[in-house]
Amino acid sequence: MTTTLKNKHDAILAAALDLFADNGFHCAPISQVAAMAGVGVGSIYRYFKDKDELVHAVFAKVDDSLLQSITTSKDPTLSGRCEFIHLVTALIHYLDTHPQEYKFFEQYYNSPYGLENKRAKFLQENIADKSNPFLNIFSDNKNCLRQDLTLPVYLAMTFGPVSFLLRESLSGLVTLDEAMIQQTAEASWNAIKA
Amino acid sequence: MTTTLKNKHDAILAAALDLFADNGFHCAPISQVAAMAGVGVGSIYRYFKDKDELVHAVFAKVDDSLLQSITTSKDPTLSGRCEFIHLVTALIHYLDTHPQEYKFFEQYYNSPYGLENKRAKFLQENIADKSNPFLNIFSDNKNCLRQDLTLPVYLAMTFGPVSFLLRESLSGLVTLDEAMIQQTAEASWNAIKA
DNA sequence: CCTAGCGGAATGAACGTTCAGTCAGTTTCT
DNA sequence: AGAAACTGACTGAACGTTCATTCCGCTAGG
Repeated sequence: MTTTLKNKHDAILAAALDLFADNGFHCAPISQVAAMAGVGVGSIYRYFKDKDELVHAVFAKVDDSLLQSITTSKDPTLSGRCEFIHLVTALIHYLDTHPQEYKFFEQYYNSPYGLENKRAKFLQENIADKSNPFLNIFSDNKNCLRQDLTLPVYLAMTFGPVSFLLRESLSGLVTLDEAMIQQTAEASWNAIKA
Repeated sequence: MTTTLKNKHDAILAAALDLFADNGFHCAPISQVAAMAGVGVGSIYRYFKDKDELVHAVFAKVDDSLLQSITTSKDPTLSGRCEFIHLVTALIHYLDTHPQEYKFFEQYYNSPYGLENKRAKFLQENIADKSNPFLNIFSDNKNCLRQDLTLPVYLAMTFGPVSFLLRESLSGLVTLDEAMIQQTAEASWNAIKA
């Protein structure tokens, strides 16, 4: 029934997230996803046309929950600097405490799967739509930021260090504590502030 | 002859680099590598025990040429800030003009293949050996740098933005020009300077 | 009893790897 | 010197495995 159907659908997505994140797309056979989801192999093809569609569905779900988690923690009374640091630390916290999601993102964006989405996000970013809170900060605080830098540099100085640190953390090479996260966010701000 | 042998060896490495970079490890079959190298499939197994060994051999070669290209361009008379910016711009230039090498690095480090090497590099970094010129800058300019930041944060603020920008450049979302590269290097320095 | 949802064996394509045969070059024999 | 035997790098068809996808028999709810 609908409830059963929904549950299987979600079970498949959850299992796929775990296995894709841990093993990569090509080392996570559908049979394994089915086994972990407690579902027959054939059932996966009832819910998803093929493996590609499953991958994109997992991305859509994970992307959605990340965006929600980041945007809900926003506080509009803060200064630009505080808002920025708050947002960066929230992002790092979310991804560091959701390693499966982060590992999936890395896999996805570094594969042909993610290219179209990446392009779409970037175009979104250029028109500064409301779905990316960082872009609002950049445009709301133009006077606090170095004017000679272009948007790609803002993005590089913001997301580059985040991505780098999270990778090291996931590899077990670094343990992220409150201080290190705070320092990274501050350093990012120092990199782009006027 | 020896020359023939050397040439086939190199031809296989070159073909493997191209195909691994463009298609990823699992979408670059040995048969295709052999075809592009102008070599029989079986010959690859004369030079490399298996596909894994081939992957690691490609990495060793690429890693070596990157390190050489970066270190030879070093100028010890410069100030810490200039030296840092010089090194960062050299790194970006090399990787942006060697997209196959960069794409291979990304693939390699984001896969089980790269984990051990990554760990090894990181441990090397902690003992500040001479093979990584960035570490020398960090240790030679302690007084110019923010003392509250730890090494992982230095590394994140240095390599994170580089990695981010190169990815955008390779995706065709950004065209890196001299100004943008310079600005990124400067911003990285501003992030970590005292 | 029927039907929609389900499971997992079956299928075929693609892959990494192997191995028996080929052949150019070298050595040995007459 | 010429022929015969040998050597080993080289090849690609063949093998076994793994995977995504299909398909048909089964089950449970109505």
